[in-house]
Amino acid sequence: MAAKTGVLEGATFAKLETLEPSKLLFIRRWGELSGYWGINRTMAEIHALLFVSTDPVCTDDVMEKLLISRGNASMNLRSLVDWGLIERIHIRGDRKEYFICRSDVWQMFETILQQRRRREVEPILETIDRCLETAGNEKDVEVYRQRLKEMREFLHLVGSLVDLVVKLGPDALNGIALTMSKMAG
Amino acid sequence: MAAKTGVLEGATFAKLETLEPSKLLFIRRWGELSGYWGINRTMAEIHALLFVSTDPVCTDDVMEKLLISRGNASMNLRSLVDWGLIERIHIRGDRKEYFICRSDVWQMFETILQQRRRREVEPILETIDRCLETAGNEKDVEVYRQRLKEMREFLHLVGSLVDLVVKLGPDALNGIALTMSKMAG
DNA sequence: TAATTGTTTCAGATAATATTGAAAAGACAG
DNA sequence: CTGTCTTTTCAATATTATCTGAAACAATTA
Repeated sequence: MAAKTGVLEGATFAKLETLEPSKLLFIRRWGELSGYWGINRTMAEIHALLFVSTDPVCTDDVMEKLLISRGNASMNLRSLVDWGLIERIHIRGDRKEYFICRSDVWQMFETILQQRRRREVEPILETIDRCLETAGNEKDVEVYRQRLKEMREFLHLVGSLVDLVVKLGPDALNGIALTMSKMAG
Repeated sequence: MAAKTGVLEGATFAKLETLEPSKLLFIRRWGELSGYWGINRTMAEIHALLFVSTDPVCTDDVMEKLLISRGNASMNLRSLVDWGLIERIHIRGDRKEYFICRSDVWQMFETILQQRRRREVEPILETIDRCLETAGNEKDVEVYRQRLKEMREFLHLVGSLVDLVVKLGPDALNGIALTMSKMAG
């Protein structure tokens, strides 16, 4: 049989299985928040789908449950793999590829922190250094230079904090958070 | 004279003043990173413009230096005020409104943390609670329930950490980061 | 009050992004 | 190698987000 195609291939199997309302709700909300994470809605929804799925999920599942095309599913699954948020697995006796979500929430968080540092903090630090080289030394850019320096220092601190948080891990952090909140009364 | 209008009103004064290359570079980069912060490029560029400007900036300045329309400038300035990242000021003897950027980088960071918590963490926590109420109790959703709970716990931890970081402030955190990096040797 | 200057709004235009689907490429079994 | 199944790619298209500009509105001055 040739690959099913057209009209979302959906008419064929939209009826087969359907998402529980509770899971659907979670997926939709996760998608709505995607804007704040610099990823697109579909990518977030796929991620959420894997997160709420007990079993590994294949491309057809994604297409069916989220009602998206094969190409769309394929491309977004790949992005998620690139981000390190999901991984490909193979099930013996089945030729299809399946995907699972790294289920450890803390690990997910670590991945995101690292990615964001690489994609945001590093580039802006480079830019700041270059701006400082380029900027003149006249009196009237003194404020500007000063602010750039503060920003640089701050971003370094952020980097250190990320390291620290990752190093301590959730248990230690929970302990600290608890202690502090007690002290605060 | 009636308000200048049309063709970006720019032909009239694009020549008057121009941005130093160094500042322009910073602004552009800040804009490129906007995607990761859930705000649009122009909003980020305006913010960067205020950040690198020694003096207060008016709407006309923004239009001229970033080559955008009056409506665009007005709406994005308002959004920045809503976010709490910039503020309106008035200069005596001048009828125009001016804007300045909260220049303390740490305070900027605090504002963003709080906003993000309000816009992202709170809604997803609400949703998770609702999902847990809605979800069945059958065996096959046990994994799902478990994951939701872990996610909830994790988000609470994030909330506590935000509080902690804000409470400690940059100096204390710098100290801690330094100590830890020494220990790690 | 009317004239002047500055600000906001929003329908329509434009630009940027995401999505589809069919063809091409890849993977495997026999 | 050939046939079957699966995944990837990408030009065309659809959708969404953003921007413009002129009109409406607001504030100030004379």
